[in-house]
Amino acid sequence: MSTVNLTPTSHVVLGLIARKGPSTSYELKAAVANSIGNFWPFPHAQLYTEPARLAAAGYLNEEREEGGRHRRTYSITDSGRQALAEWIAAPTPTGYEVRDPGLLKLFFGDLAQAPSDLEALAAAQLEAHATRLEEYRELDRLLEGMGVHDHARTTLSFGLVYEEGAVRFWQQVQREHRERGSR
Amino acid sequence: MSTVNLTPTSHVVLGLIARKGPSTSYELKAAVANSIGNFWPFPHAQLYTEPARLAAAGYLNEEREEGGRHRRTYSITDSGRQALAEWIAAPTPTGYEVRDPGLLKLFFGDLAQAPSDLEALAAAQLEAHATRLEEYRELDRLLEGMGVHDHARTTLSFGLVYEEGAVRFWQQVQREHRERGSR
DNA sequence: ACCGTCATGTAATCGGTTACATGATTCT
DNA sequence: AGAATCATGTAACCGATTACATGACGGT
Repeated sequence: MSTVNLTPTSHVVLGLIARKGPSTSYELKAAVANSIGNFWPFPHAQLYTEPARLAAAGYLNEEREEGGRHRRTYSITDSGRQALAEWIAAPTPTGYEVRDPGLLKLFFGDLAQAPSDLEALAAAQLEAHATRLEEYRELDRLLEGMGVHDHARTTLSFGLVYEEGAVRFWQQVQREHRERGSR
Repeated sequence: MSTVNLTPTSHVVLGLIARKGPSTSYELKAAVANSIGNFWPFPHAQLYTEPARLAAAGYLNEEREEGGRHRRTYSITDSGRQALAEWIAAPTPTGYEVRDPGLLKLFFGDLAQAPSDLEALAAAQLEAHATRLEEYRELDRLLEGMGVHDHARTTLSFGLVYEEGAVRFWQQVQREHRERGSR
């Protein structure tokens, strides 16, 4: 039972298992996919290896299914529950990262050889964000209809804020680009 | 001259050197720090190792200073310039990641044992984002005063959009939390 | 001469990513 | 029975992060 340091991935795994009870990696994967994974992706391989790490460190118990798929089901231990509680109560780092390839490319827009490159970038980004925004809205309406008012939905509403901002931003980029082009 | 695959870090290094001319890692570090590094951090160690990788792949030339600090100055090669141009012209992946520890914790807010944990989270996040917003505004005013209208400033304006959104979001979280608490 | 900071790296580790691969289940 | 998809992993590589460490330079 070695000691490991807890990464965001660890907290996601611990948190989901604490919330939903004993889970398989596949269930974790599904839970992540349509919630936090929307803007903070955790590749499925991580959700298979991470519980193993946490089990080795005593934060989870692993139980192997006998027949069939030989699934591994993980449940949280007292030690795991405590680690989770400590994380939640601890001060949260205020940093954050927005890793957006579109934004990165825009940053180097002055190096583009054809102005059309920028146009294409803005158009594609705008469309993608608009689509995503619509998806989020739909999902939010759905949750509202179901009477859901939990923290997951609150988190989703951040997604809405973000996408609205992104749409406005890329529209603005388009606008300025056109003005500059026609001048 | 092995072949490597180009990561975002690679593009940042290539782009900055293409834009500013021959540079040392320290200069890259400085350039990143007050621009794109604000929301997409590239640790300084990367900016020392990555140019070496790129040089080995033929995208950069490395020149070692004789005396003094024995600095390594990297300049872009034709091959590097071409790789960069291809990247800029290529379609951009539309995905993005927002890795925000505060948001992650909020997502697990239902697991908090004391409601004060959430209050503290919201208060701290709000303050941090408000501060950052003010910094961005100041920087933007400064650039405007200098007559700067480049892509770096456009990118900064995305930061403004983001921080404004974040501030509104965390205010909203606070508000809902208070209403729920007093009910 | 000394001290603090600026500057420049290296080494080691480890998590994350990609790719591969196979086993169950379900549907036709 | 076969195909397609769902489900469950493993392995290898490698970039990213952390920690460590030293060297130059500027000021007192």
